Amino acid sequence: MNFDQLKTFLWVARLGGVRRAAREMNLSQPAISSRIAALEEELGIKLFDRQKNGVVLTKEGVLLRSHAEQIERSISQIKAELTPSEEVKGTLRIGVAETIAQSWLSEFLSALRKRYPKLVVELSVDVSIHLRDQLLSHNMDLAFLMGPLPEGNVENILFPPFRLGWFCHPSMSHHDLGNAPIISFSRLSRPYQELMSELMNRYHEVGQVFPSTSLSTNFEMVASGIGVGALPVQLAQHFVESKRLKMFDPGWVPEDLVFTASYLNDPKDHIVSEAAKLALDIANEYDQRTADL
Amino acid sequence: MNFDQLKTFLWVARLGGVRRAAREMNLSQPAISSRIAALEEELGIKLFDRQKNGVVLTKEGVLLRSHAEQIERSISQIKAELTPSEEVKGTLRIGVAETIAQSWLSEFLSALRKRYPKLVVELSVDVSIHLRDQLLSHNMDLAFLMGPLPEGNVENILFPPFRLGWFCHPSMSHHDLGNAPIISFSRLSRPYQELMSELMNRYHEVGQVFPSTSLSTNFEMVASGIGVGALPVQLAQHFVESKRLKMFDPGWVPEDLVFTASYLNDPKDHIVSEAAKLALDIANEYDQRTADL
DNA sequence: TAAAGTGATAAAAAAAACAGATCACCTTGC
DNA sequence: GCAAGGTGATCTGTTTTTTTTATCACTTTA
Repeated sequence: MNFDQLKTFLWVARLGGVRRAAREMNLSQPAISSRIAALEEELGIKLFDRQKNGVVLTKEGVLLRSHAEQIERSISQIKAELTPSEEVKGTLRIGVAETIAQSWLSEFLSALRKRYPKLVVELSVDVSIHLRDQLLSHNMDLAFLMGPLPEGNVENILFPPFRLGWFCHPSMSHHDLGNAPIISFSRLSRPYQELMSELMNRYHEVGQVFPSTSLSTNFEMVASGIGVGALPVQLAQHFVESKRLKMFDPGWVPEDLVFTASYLNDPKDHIVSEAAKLALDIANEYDQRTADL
Repeated sequence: MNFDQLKTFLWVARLGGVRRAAREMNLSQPAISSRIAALEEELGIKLFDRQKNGVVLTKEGVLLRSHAEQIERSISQIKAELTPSEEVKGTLRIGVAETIAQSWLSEFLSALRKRYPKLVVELSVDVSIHLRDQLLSHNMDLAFLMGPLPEGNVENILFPPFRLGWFCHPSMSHHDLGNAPIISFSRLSRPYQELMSELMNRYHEVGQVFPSTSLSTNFEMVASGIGVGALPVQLAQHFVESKRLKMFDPGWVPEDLVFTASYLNDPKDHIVSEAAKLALDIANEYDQRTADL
């Protein structure tokens, strides 16, 4: 019996299939089969019932699962306690929503690199819905997205919220504002949904709305006078300072944007939760610094 | 990190040396070195300080030791809970004192074989002092010897005691008894020591004493009229029945012989303590059956 | 009924682990 | 003082283990 076998056993149990575990662990399916077979051989019992559509734990398998998870926790704790952070190796796959990417992400990455110099970071910037999918399908270890995710096996750490404000080109008159198209977040995002329903409630019609998946494009479009938009005030700051945007108040702004650090809390490494905590520190710092905007 | 590495780490820590651990684990010294090196490499810390005369744990090593022992216990528990006893494989090295060998050993072995059919048993019969050495040097897993062993890391389970009685050839007269040589246990045994000191106390001299390491030889010598001897009454039973021995009472008999099942309680398998428990059952049964002799 | 899913299996290839020989160093015994 | 026996580290070739590739037999889904 070795740790690879137990880890494999746990993944097969969790995902309910040999091939699924193989994909998760980046191994071939026969490798997984063989590890499970060796484990069953050594213990002299069947751990899984093979069914047409995957496998399910036998009652002995259920018993083993709790022990194996205990051992997995022990090992994870050993690494957390004993490995000095400068020596932590491996890859951390982080997904980031664009608002985060444009606010404190770079600070976070350098803090992370400072603490874990040997850690390889795989970064992807995408809309929250895609980040969620990637996270739940185990293709991502940690995501900074509009949360929290309600799934039971997901740990959510709330960041300080981003306030939204309406912005337009500095030369726009009050009359212009009423007729201007609205530049918005992606159709997939929560603020877009909220915006649409609010407009329907208030005016029983919506004018032109241009959704875009790219936050920076939104800023550029608003700054070039194409339309108006509800954007995070912290990020608008330097546009306002350079007189490329001005803020206005139509009497209503969408809700604050709430972002979370979200990660699966089933197996995985201690490093993920540590990175999330670090991100919270950085985000709090950023929030303090920009609190008076 | 794998279990072999942790197990190796524990043995090196326990024995305080790479070569010692290699002997214990039946592996070459480079194999041990390489496992430790891999573990230190993975964790990014030194686990041992290499000294002129072996190795000692660093403070990180001490930390790892407790975790590793926890994991070792978990694995041992898994095997105990999950492996059906008919499937238990491996080798159990048992050492037995001769008195046990001639009383209930065969019953024990068949009961053991019935419960663990695939278990290989390595048996050696020797005097208790040698059994103790073998046990403490990890060359034996379980010993039935004159105990208990006072060492802190030894578990002792007491068997019902063997009563001793004086036996001689049936034709011997009272006068013969006084002058007859005394057939005794091995010089290395506790009863021999006791016998000698008692004789000195009572008669301020000792006659001829023939110690022998072989209990059955003792019986044969007494039965052939060479001398008299204090022997376990249970074992003398069928000699008495066949009129080859008779019991007599000189007014004093040595203390009961107390045997124990003794085993190291540091690492090793759950199977050892199970076998010891089984032996106790068998010994109790034997004691009941021979209680009225 | 074709396409994509499931796990098992055999043979070949890749990777890991191992033993043997040797080195440098230290302690012990004569 | 010096040989004998102890310590761990390291290099090299071999053995053993593990993994992949290519299948098969079967089931579910479209």
